[in-house]
Amino acid sequence: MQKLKTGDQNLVKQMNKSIVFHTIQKKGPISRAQISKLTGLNKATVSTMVSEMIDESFVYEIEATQSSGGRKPVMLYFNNHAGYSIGIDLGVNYILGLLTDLNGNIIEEVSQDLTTIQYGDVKQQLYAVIQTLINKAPDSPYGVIGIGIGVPGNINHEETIILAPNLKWEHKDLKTEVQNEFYIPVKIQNEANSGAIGEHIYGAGRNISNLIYVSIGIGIGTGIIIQGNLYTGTSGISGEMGHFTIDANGRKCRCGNNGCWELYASENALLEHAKKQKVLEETNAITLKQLSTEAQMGNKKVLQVLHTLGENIGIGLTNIINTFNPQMIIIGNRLSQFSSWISNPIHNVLDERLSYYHKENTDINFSILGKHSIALGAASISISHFFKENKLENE
Amino acid sequence: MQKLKTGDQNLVKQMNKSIVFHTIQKKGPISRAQISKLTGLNKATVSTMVSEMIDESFVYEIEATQSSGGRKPVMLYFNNHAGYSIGIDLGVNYILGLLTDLNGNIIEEVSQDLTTIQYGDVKQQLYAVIQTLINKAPDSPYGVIGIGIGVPGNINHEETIILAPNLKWEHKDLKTEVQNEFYIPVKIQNEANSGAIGEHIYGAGRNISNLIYVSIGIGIGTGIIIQGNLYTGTSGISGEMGHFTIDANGRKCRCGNNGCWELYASENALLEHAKKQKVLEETNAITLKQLSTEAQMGNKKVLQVLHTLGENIGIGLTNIINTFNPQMIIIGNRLSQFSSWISNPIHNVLDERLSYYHKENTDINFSILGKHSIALGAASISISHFFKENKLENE
DNA sequence: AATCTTTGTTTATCTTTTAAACTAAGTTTA
DNA sequence: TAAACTTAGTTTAAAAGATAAACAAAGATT
Repeated sequence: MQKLKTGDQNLVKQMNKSIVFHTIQKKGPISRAQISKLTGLNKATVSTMVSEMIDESFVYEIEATQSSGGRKPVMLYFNNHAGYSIGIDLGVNYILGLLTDLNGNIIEEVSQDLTTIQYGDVKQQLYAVIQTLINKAPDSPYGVIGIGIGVPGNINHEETIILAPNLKWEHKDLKTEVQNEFYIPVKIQNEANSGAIGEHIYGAGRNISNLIYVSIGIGIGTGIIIQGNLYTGTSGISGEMGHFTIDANGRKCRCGNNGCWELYASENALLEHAKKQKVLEETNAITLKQLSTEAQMGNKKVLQVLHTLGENIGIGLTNIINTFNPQMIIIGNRLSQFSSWISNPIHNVLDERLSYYHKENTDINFSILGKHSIALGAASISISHFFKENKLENE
Repeated sequence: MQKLKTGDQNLVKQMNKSIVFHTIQKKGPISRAQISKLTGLNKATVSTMVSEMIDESFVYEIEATQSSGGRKPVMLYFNNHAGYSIGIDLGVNYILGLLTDLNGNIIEEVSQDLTTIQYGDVKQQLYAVIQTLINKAPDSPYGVIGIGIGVPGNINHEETIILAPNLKWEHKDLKTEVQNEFYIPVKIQNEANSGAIGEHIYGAGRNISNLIYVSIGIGIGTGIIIQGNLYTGTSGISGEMGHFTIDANGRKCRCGNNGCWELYASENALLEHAKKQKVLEETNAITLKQLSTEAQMGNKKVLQVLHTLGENIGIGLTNIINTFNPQMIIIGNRLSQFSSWISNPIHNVLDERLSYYHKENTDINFSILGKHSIALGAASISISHFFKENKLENE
């Protein structure tokens, strides 16, 4: 039996304070009276919580300009400049860093190419990016409240990098190292999971409690949001859906399995297929950029290759929908730029393969945060951690 | 923003009472003092809760026979005979009904063949089974506290049967009908989900918070337990993993998809394959029972067919593990009887296809409740509902 | 000017948890 | 065998927090 958390007055207060806080954050500007009506909490309770949060700089008030037939309400605002968060998208050949306010608005953006994947070198570049962002953070009551990092690899529950195949890293405790460098709380999460959270909090999946984020880049990673929470599995490595078999007799994947989905529906798959089909004159080095340009110009062979890609993506999405019955699927990362050409084949495959109920009830969307989804997700993990520490959010 | 539940004294009390109750249920016989030490709740708090539960007949006390150097403790016992639950496994050609105590111990078992799938007729037989079980229930403070029914079909969140393909039922509100007949709370759940809960509460998956139950019968259904709770998806129809594609170019399934897992790894698949391979003299009507007998006698062809079945099951399990990173997978329903012949091929496939971390950390088990898992799961859903109503369990 | 409305605070009450004191009932020690 | 020690469980007083009701503040309406 797991040790269950007992209840006391403290817990009650934290729950209610968190409710009042989120109401102000999401519905503000709003008056104390409105919060009381909306949440069912007593006016006195709301007043107590609010004055605490004003003392803590999380909330400020501005008198309303007009009344509705009685005393003018005092409007409450979430102070999204009480502190700032840093979100890092650590890619295989780039680092993208964002400084955001507590609402996830981007204040500064720093981007660098990575010329090496050597751990020590990457770490130094990472430190430089973080230091730049810290220097740009405006003065605020809480300063830089955390650093979130999205990494393309498997992260366990202790936030150690177990394996990042494309970076060739194994067992790196980056969290502790960065923390010791800057003395700011660090959160590390898998790239697809970060993207999922980014889209869930700020993007296409706001207010959607069951969603699957499908990151289609060099490979395919997925982030699972269930009942509003990230699901990371027993040891932190769920969501390896890029490696489910869609062709039991297909060719060997580097993961050990055969006929993995990402062999048919990823950036690598697209480029290989394009090369094989000789879609361009010089077949030696095709890039995504070239394919995008050619597609826009109506290159038939390129369109055909993209069509096939879309169909293959659709096959995998069918599996995801049958498994999770999610409210929404969000396709992100680099291949989402081809949305206008792959959307139709995806939907055709789904129409053909899904049962009636699933067809009706699943939204297929493309990322709306684009290249920022991972870094924003990472930043938001840190913000959420900060709020929990300050008892404004529950576990 | 979803309306969040506010906290008050009532909530705190319910949380703590539930903790004390579960401690007695799982660790009993146990004294008040021990509960206090174990849970961290004050002795006075524990005493208050306990005397309430004694008044409510959920707990009784017996003085201990010996002390440990001081006043003798009074030992507290969960009164598993405070009421009884009914669990029904409504199959395609049978009804299995169980009467259990509040600990899931089977008190009575009733089993009937179904000769028709006509809704009205099945309902009458179901009523007869339930009435028999009600009549056999011993006298108790709460009587029969609920009826749980596991059905082979899609159930939505309102517990309406949306579609039960093998029974050819659509949109049946069986819950309300049974409730109006017996005036006892009724809970309806999908067959695989019931099985998952059964194994999670009473079977191979006790104390395992992330597990996938794979019901391999005529088709394949799955039940998903995540963070200790059943996950049923946005509209209640998650877990259709029998219909994920393992061969994109495979043959058409009745669900509309191509190359579904259950076309290769279910009872139907096994029987067809056996027929094709002519494993028996008379090829016309092979049964599971015959295959079992022949396998025991060492029939090479049968063993080969079972070997292939195991491999195909393994392919699907690889997908499940890559997706969920569960702590345990439990294989149940009729095909689990072949465990001794399919276990090795399953493990071989997993060893070959899974990455190192998943191999190390995922337990593959066969159902230990056997033919009772669905009915026991259904009974336990009702028990859990009853406890929630009585504030002994949290939502 | 009097009355009505709406907002927000103050006050007294209620519930529940907790620490500390206390009673109960045993064992160990001198 | 009596005194000291242990352990179990109850009683009591205090503290925290939510709430309803009364109240004060500040506007609109009649």
